[in-house]
Amino acid sequence: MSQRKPPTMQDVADKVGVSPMTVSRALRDGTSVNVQTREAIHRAIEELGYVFDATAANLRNQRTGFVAVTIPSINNANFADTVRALADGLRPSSLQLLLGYTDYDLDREEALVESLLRRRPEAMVVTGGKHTARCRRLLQESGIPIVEIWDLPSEPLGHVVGFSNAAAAALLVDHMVATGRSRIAFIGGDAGGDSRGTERRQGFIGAMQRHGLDAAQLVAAGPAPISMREGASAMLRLLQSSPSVEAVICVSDLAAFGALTECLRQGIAVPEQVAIAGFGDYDLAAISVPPITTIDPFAKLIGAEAAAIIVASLSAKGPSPFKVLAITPELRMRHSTSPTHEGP
Amino acid sequence: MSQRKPPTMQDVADKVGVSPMTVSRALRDGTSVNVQTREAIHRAIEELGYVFDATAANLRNQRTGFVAVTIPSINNANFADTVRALADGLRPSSLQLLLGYTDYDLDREEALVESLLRRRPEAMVVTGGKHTARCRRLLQESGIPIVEIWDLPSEPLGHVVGFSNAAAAALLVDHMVATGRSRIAFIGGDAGGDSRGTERRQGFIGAMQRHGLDAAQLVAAGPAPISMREGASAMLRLLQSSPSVEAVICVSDLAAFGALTECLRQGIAVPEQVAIAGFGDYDLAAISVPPITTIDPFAKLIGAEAAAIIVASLSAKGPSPFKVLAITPELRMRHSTSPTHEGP
DNA sequence: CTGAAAGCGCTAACAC
DNA sequence: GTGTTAGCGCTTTCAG
Repeated sequence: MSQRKPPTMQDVADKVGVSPMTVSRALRDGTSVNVQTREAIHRAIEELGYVFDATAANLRNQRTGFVAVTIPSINNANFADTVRALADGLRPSSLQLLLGYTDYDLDREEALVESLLRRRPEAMVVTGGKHTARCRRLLQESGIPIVEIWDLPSEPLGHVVGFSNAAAAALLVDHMVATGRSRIAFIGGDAGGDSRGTERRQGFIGAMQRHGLDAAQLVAAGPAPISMREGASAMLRLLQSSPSVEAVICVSDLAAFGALTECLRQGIAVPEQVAIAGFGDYDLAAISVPPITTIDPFAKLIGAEAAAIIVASLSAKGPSPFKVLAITPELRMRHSTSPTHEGP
Repeated sequence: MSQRKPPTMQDVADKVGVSPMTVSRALRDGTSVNVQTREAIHRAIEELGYVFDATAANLRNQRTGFVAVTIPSINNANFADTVRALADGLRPSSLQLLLGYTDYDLDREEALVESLLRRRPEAMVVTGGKHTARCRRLLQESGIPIVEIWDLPSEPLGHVVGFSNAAAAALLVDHMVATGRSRIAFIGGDAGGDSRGTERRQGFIGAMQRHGLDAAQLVAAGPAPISMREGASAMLRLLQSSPSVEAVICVSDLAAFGALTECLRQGIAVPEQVAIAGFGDYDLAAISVPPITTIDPFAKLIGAEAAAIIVASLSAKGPSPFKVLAITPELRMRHSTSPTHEGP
């Protein structure tokens, strides 16, 4: 590990006996440099161990090649899918992700957005459509394309690629009702920073009322995000307080799987005694025994579409009109909510 | 979204009627600026919507505040834990993560490392101790502190925070033998970019031979990483080809859970007929029914220690000696490998 | 407590 | 095909 400062373009130029400008040209394609010179330059670069300094180039070009992204948590398969698709969609345009997580906290989001903006990203992707007032201002005044994802904000800041979490949750209620259940509970996080979870709960309540059912069975399992373990303990409490419950809709597949395991432990048959549904279409939901009914939010598609919007915005001359892309989540029916034939 | 270029320090200075230098001072603490002036500056900043340009400051300071990190996959709870702990440990020193994933591919790692180094990170964390020759050179010549994690490389590039994946896998073999099993299989990925998975398999083979057992039951479930589904189909093949198998050690908890579900589907009792163990101590392993025996690699600790080493290195005057921190993974015994009492 | 000058490493624009 | 000049936005250094 050499402690001396790294070689610059000038060092390379000196070694070859040309000007830094020629080195700069040799490093980019589509520029004309004598073949001999170009080779000599590349040889010098190898020998010196020169590494191009993107920081300096950025300052000069007023382009950083960064796209900043905020997600609530890195440890979430849904957001990981989105981020991955985003990164893959941006790579061909040599845009690099600058990722930060908010821990489901709007104040942390504000601080994070501020620190990310200092890096002069060329575009910004934020998860969710709810922000502090100052965060909204920061984003709006940044002058870069903003994409809000995983939500359908009533007052978008810019582009949107998302869906209505309330409508998606309602799909699950409809499905439970269609399969003959009426005593339906909801397991989710405490009301708080997780606006998607909150919306799903509200969607649950609305759909229950629409069906003329009691929407009071709301089990709060702790601050978002809800772990499998919290899903399990919420299920235990639910079984104790409302033994006659017929169906449970969970804010995520993780919570649903936890609830399922609790039923197994308690000797409750799923789906015969209690039906269970989750949200997110995690791998886990498809493979568990029984497999769990869920909602596919098309996490990868969200990332891919956000990337496409960004690439288009950045290559456009002027400011492009805001694009709102509403994804339609789909119900994945699985055995955990199969209809039971216990009627007369 | 304003398309005009963002205000600079000069703009703020002009508005207040001071020099940019005073604005610069007002933005950092520990510098003396007239209180009135400071307030006026902050007011001007608010009004103009000025955002500090870290890019320019970096160039001048020769400090970017970036720490680059490569992980094989973003969608992996173990690496997510490590990255999170790393980010948390670095934040107090205002170091920001620059994250990239390699997809378990050493060539992609090389390309990624190269592109990350152009951003002039102040330190670099790489997952794994195996790299292409050029990648090794790039890292070594970078002149910044390097930390290799999740592995115990024979020829470290710099600092190390990791463990022997072979030794950890051997713990599982020993445990299976201790609980009375001898026909033991291993489910993992194809040999390839995942050096940790490969090492675990080699650790399995070594330990089996040490116990005088047949180590030939190796099921390759596809390229790394192995999904739950691939774990399940590997288990199915194993049950068909070797119905007398007594125990299965899986390269990860995800594969182990997949294998477990396949046993449930096939009516094979776990642990009575087949014992199953995983690796990684995912939440899933603790909560599944039955809970799955696994190895806790202390993923968060790895991240936290790597962060500590980086912070120490960067605050040290000269180059600090390389630190090799060997983590000792622990066996988490659970019901999936409980001893069965079917002897005479 | 404040300002002027210089320069971090790179490249657009303009020579030649 | 190559070199020169100037400057991106900030901060170190040195004056005052």
